[in-house]
Amino acid sequence: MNDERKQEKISTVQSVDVCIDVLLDVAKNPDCRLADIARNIGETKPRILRMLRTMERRGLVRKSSSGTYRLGNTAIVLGTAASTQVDLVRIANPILEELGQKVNETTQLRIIDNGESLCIAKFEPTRDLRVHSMIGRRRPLHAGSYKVLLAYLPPQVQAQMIPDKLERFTARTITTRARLEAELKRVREAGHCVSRGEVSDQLVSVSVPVLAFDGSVIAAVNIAAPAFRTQDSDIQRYIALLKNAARKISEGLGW
Amino acid sequence: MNDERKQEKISTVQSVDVCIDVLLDVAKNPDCRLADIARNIGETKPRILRMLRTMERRGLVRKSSSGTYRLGNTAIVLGTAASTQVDLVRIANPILEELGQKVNETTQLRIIDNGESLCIAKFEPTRDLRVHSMIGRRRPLHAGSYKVLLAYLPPQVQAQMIPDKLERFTARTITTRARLEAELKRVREAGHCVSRGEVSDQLVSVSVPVLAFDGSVIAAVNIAAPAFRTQDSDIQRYIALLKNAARKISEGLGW
DNA sequence: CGATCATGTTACGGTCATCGTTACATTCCA
DNA sequence: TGGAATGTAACGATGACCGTAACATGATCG
Repeated sequence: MNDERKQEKISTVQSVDVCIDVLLDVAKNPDCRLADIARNIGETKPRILRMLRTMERRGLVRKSSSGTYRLGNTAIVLGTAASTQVDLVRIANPILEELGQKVNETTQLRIIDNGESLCIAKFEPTRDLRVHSMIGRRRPLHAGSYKVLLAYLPPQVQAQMIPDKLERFTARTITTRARLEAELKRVREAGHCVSRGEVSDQLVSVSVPVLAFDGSVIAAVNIAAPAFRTQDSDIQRYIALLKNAARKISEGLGW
Repeated sequence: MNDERKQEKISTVQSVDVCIDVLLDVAKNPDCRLADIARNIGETKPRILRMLRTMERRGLVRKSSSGTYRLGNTAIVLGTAASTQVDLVRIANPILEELGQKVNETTQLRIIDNGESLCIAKFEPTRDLRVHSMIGRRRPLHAGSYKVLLAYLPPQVQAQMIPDKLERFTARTITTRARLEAELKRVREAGHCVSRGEVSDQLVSVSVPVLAFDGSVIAAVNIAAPAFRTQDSDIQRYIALLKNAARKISEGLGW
């Protein structure tokens, strides 16, 4: 039935796989109904019903009286435990906060996940106008300063990570492979990446790589700010602060 | 084989159930090994291996190079999404923080889950000596101020929620049913509960119920502080502030 | 106000995914 | 160096799980 869920050689558990699909779908679409979920992931309703019931019993999801589903308390508990168990996040959090307080702008930690950049930690300052950020939000790798994540990859890996069609977000988005590769080369040499309105017109974002012991990139720290209050001098300052933060994270990880 | 996992009537998915067991076990025991997990939940190693591999592929767990398992990035993403989807937690968080800032002590939100009290939200002040708190931590219902959660239950539900043997933690722990029921009556009449060293000798904890639209108790807010700096006058102040916070949470939930 | 659709749910029998067994390779201690 | 633990692979038997079909309920139409 589900034809495209190829498992190659190593054996896994199909039901668990579908169950994760369900969980992620509920996470993405709060207050979704059984039929929506079944449609979204292409399974039958009885199957999804059984899964939801199993998860509801364990508090992973909650069913409202109107029949819609949300994540439940157990998911909160799991997530909290996870933030203390994932070294990268545990180490980065206080550093992101300190950095964000200092510049009074939003800071993020992003990794490559499934060909996209994924936000796994963040800090937002308490000022009225600030860049909104959300853990779990995904962005393409070719646009914005997160492209530092690409810049240090081995050439062939990098090549296969870049899709043929580069989606355009603004007039400044890089949409050809050639220009992207040239930009990546520049980023690699500079050790940082500045994006001015590549993803969203009024936003500036500055990223710096977090290096593993072997020099490979495991994450990117970045500062995101509204363009109107971000001068070139600010950007220079941000770069220096980001490099410092990235170094601290690397050290915190024991390297 | 697993004889005691009775499903009554409604049908669920056994593999998913075991998978949740695995997840919770990894959450509780970071850096556990395959054999530990299999032993803890009483399943065979190959089965657990298949589950872990499935979850690892999806980022729910991570396997370290030394072969130990931890929760992974996807768990963080799920948990973050859950905190925004569970109304109670979303509403309570800023209120807990405001309250905690004001009294400069630790605040918590607890619910009844599986016959225990479960912390699902918290705030800790930034002072050197403070009560430590952790989301996901469970405590028995009979000791400490969390017993407000019991106080408003229908008598027969309350009765079956109280175990026959009440574990003793300190000299002040209530360990007989009769005394506990008398105390619960008093709590119900007062509308709050103060625990002085019932769970831990040097701690004072004050709890107040969060009421649903129908007057039933859905959670408890509490302030926990070291006994030496908590005078009777502080406690009176805490009670008033907690009642205010509890009311705000109830209202925030739309009641 | 029926008709039509979409929903959630139950029942059930067939089948294939899943499971445990067995076996093996590796690592870790003693 | 051996014995015990580990993680992993292969495989065949079986029963858990799946999909189909059918139904109840409630919307949303005309």
